[in-house]
Amino acid sequence: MSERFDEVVHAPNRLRICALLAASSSAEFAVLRDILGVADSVLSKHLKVLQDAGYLVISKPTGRGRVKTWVSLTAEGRRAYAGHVQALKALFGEPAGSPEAAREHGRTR
Amino acid sequence: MSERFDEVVHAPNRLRICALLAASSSAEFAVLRDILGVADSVLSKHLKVLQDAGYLVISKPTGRGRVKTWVSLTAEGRRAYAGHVQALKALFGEPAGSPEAAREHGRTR
DNA sequence: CAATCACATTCCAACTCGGAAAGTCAATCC
DNA sequence: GGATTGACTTTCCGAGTTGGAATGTGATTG
Repeated sequence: MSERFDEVVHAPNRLRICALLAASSSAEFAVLRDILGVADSVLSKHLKVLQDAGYLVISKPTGRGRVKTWVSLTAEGRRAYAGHVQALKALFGEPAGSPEAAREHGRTR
Repeated sequence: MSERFDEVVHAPNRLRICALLAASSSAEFAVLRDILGVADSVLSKHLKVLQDAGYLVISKPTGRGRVKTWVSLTAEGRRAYAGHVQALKALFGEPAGSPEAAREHGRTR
């Protein structure tokens, strides 16, 4: 089970992007930009990083009207994100499986 | 309830440091350095950042023998860490309260 | 065909990270 | 008691990252 801490995913804005995409399958560029509250260039660059890592695909459906950009995670991107989340939960002291055992131990072994 | 995403805490190595300290109340410099696998200078600088933020205290018990450095989170540090963890869980889609609902939805609604 | 829209790139300034080297300072050693 | 050592702390650097603004690009619209 991939439980890898992924620096590419960890960066604040990229973590938010991944979280959003993991929950909605795909989103529009402008929407993402507004939610994150960053400039076009900033979102564009983060998307490129994720894309270069093979974590997301960018599509520009060339239908009627202006070309809007849509992005969504690839299977690999979902795995990387899920793995990162697992790694973080493991860090937080959550056994990933049971909702139990997350209580304050207070004492170290 | 503070559910703040904290950049100071978010940095990979600092997040690890906080997680360790949150679970063990206090740790020795050398131990932390070995667990993180970084150079003395690197740990020293991260601790300083956390200290400057008021998140941890550094004590050098001047008893018998060499002076060893011990660090531990302050109440504020614990709050910041806990708050950050909550912010992340909220991002991941966990209601923060119930241990439920943390199951893979797989499908988006 | 000149605007405009929706991004993508480039250009920058400001950080941040990490390791190596040098600096501190108290505790030992000779 | 001055040299040495241990345990960090600072400083010095080189390499990257981040974000916004300016600029570029290609398709569309007036």
